[in-house]
Amino acid sequence: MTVRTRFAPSPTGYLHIGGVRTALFNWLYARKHGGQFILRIDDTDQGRNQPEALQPILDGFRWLGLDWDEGAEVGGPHGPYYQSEKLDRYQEAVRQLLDKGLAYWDYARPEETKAEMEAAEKEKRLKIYSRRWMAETAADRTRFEAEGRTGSVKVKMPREGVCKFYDHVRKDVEVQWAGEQDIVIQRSDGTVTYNLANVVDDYDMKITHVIRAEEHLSNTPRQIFMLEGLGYPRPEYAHLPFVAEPGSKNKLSKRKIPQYLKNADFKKIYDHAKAIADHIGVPAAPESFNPVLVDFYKQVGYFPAALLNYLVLVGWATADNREDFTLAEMVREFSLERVVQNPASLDVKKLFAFQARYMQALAVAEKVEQVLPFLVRAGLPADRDFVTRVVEAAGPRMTVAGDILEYEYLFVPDEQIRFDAAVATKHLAAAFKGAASVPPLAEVLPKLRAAVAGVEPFTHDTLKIATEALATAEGAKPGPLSQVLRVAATGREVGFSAYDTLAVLSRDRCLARIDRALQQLS
RNA sequence: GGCCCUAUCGUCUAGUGGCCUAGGACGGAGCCCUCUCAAGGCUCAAACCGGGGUUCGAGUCCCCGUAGGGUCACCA
Repeated sequence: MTVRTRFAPSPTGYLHIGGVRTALFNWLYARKHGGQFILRIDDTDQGRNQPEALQPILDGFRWLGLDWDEGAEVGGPHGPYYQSEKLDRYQEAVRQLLDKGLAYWDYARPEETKAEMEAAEKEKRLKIYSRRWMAETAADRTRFEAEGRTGSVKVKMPREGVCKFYDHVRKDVEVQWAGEQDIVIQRSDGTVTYNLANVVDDYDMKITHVIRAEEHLSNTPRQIFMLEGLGYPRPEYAHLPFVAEPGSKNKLSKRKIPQYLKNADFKKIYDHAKAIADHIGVPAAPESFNPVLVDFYKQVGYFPAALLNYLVLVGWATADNREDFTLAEMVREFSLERVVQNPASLDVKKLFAFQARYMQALAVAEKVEQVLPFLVRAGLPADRDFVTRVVEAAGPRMTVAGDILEYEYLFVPDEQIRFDAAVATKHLAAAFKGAASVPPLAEVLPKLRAAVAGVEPFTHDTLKIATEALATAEGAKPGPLSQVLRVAATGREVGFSAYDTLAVLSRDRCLARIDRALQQLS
């Protein structure tokens, strides 16, 4: 029997990073066993779902390279893959359950159910429905309806015995049937609820392995009850520990996003990305642009491989505790048996470290390809040769592709560079530290210009030699002196080597920029 | 509150009774390198939740606490 796994997102508009972790494990398991991965859309709750809310989720999966064999947009032999299109099918299943006496029409009003539950709560009893408004016969139904009540269908859970099942992560699980509530499977408006639809879909789509987050562990007995009632085979289960909030064990939630931003590490990663987003005009509202959402990483130039590599280690590890995996290696190594049992909190700094490794592993030409679109989006000239020189000089300084925008000052027209004489003077003072006196900037900068102007070729090494020669002649330190050059040519005091900076800029642009600084001094 | 789950450095984890003086990674600290910023090299700090058992021996098995979490919807 071929392995078939699935991931079933609700179209909420955002692809949640915890969901991706779950999807990844499903995908990995299917790929490892030569099976199929299905992407089904859980849109039973019509009110909450909007069609355009699906696209970002699909885009996210495509970006990550988690392809699906059947499901949304690609179709397949076991469709439809949208729950909203299967109402008749679900209602048929509800009828079957009703016919077998495993479900019943219930006429409790919401406030009556609520009152029962509250009473149970107060008396510290099990919260189990009394079945007081259960209609056992057609006559009961007519009578309740005459009272103006509308019926829903509830599943009639056993009130004794135990439900046993094996879980690849939890191992043997046993729960008392008596603790299981009669849940609604068909609402009074005729639509069905998640648990029913889920069971029917898993059967229709021939899902063999249900791999999902641990919060669904408690749904499992009632689903088993339904599927057995319907005569479906039982799939295998694996309940993954959930992905927790940064620095806590609470389940990660999109709603608490503003709160997560108070976490220092989270904030740091957010701020770094936001600077890039601002450059390229991506709206950076915390509700839509946030480290718990996949799109956040996509927007600023993280790599899918890095994200996936980080994610596979959230709740899973090999015996040798190895960390670097390509997707193919993950497929080879993955096993449900090595999924850990305890929740893991999201560590975005560690993710960042993975991204740094992946970026550093790229050849210059590959980095250039990654980086080009960001320059274009920022409205900067994206000349491949020039970008190559910048990327080469930047060395290991870039982590995400959007980091190229750190070097915006190399791409903008010379007139846009704002020279800061005070900062230049600071470095000048450092250059002459220990000397009898510090000559004025207006005197040193022309000398620096002259030293650098005729250098041939105009490269890191020759520029360095020229600067050092001048430093020796003037009794100054060459290092800080090069900083003066940097400030004059870029308006900034940080970046890769000052000599490389000048060389990348080329002679003409350097001299033009220094001349502008000189003008400002006089 | 009932039911269920979990418990090793700040974080992710390795560990399946002796190889543990508890290992790795991220993060942190220090030093080196150095024109700034990174990167790199070296070094350091940092954990078995508590209590009882079982055993010659327990991070590892059992029990009880404690803590955290999940779930108890006409959400998914």
